[in-house]
Amino acid sequence: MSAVQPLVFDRVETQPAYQLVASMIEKRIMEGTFKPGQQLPSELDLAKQLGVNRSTVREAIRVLEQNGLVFRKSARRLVISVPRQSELASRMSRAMVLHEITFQELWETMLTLETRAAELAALRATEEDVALLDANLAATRECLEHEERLVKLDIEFHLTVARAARNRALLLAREPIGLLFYPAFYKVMSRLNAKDRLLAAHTEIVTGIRGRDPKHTALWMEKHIKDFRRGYELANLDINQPVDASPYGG
Amino acid sequence: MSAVQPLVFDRVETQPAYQLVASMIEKRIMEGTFKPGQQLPSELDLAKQLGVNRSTVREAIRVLEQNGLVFRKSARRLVISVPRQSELASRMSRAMVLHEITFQELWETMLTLETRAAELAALRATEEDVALLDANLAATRECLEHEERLVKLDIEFHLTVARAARNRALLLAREPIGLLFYPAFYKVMSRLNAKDRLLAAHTEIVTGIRGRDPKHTALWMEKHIKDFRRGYELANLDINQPVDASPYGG
DNA sequence: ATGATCCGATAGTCGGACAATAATTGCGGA
DNA sequence: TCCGCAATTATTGTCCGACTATCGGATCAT
Repeated sequence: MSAVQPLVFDRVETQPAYQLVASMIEKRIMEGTFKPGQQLPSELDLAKQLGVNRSTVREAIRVLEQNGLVFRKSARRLVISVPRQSELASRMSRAMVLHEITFQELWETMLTLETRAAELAALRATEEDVALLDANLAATRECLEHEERLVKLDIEFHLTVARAARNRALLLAREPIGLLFYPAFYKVMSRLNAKDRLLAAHTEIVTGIRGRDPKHTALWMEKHIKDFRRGYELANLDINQPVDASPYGG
Repeated sequence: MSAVQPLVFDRVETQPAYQLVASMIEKRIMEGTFKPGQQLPSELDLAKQLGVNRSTVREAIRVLEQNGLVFRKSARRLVISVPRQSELASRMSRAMVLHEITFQELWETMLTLETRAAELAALRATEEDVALLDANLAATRECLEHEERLVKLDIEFHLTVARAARNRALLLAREPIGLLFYPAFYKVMSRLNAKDRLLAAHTEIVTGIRGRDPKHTALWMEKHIKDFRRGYELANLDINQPVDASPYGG
């Protein structure tokens, strides 16, 4: 039996249609044919154009959605979008948790990135950046006794410094680590009194940035982050334990 | 009409079922109920258990798949998995391209991360790491005239150093930047002769690592990366231009 | 003009169906 | 008994058709 079909050399391309559809649309986006802000054709349109079933298109759209290439505006309108850094960051964070990355690893990386960010911020911060930092400092002074707000302000402070560095790659690399860092930070703040040291360090950092002194700024950021590590240990937390998944608990 | 249903305050929670299904499964994975390596129940099973249609389950699976929480082994077996760093990295790279991140930004970040990685590698490299680096050096010496292989070996070299740093957060942060960096690197290598300088720097780095000299190692890595930037400019490439999407072109 | 109402388009979901093929089972032969 | 191949089963990929809820826009009444 086995009908000897003389047609040789066929399929090597075994890829589900929904993946093909997803990559075709992705290609259009990367090429710029579909531009951010523009809205995606309807599922039925896409299905007809691509010659597949609507279900297939829907699966493809799920893929794009998760990739952040399309974005749902009002649940009924899917628009093309540039991947949102925050989504990527949280995914990255989750990966780190699942890989059971330790606080030590996280801390080392954070030290590296934050120090550089501070240095660059000193070189590039605009007056607006400095104003934001001043405002943050002022608010921090007000909230020294309000733990939760303090943590929030600290997060904001570091983000502001990082933004002032005018380096989006750095910002992007920093974010997932920050997401995991802050729960730890909260623990430290609640267990020991490091508030004055925090304020002092922040103040010096702003001074450095205002004075366009990268050395000073970097140095104080380094001190600040190292201080935090010491705090972590003093709070009887083990730096060699994996960071926990708190961002996902609630 | 408008039946006056006395039941007040209902749905604010409008989330498609496929998203709910996806998060339920995700939850099981993050909790550890579903463990990496274990295989996902069949679509039909899931549909029955969750009381939804198979199509809905399928869409949810696409979501998980893109999140890297399940992984397809042989196209017929979906197994739970820890998100693969490489997938995340390429997604991150794509985001950077779409955000039109410049070479300058990329370079600064790479300088930061690679320098720290080198420093840590000097502290932590095992004999095995050093052996790998030696092998790479030897291969590099052999391939000095073979551009493509040289680039490949350089990529390998830096990856090996980064791995020797024993910091997965750093590794994770480094990867997406590396992905975008290498095309640029290739351009530089093909336009000017920096091969000897490359070999010299690599050699010094390995020497530093072998000698457990973080200062030396970091210094040479810094030189090496700065050298590259100079090369980039010498090759008449504009550091303020966005990096291109070469990984996606072919 | 303003608000209420109607209507079409579209997303979300469902049930069922079928082909292709990977995975497993069972059989026969060594 | 064990191995290799064939038959069977399970599962994925894809399709069709259908229904509902609702969003957006147009129409209508005030």
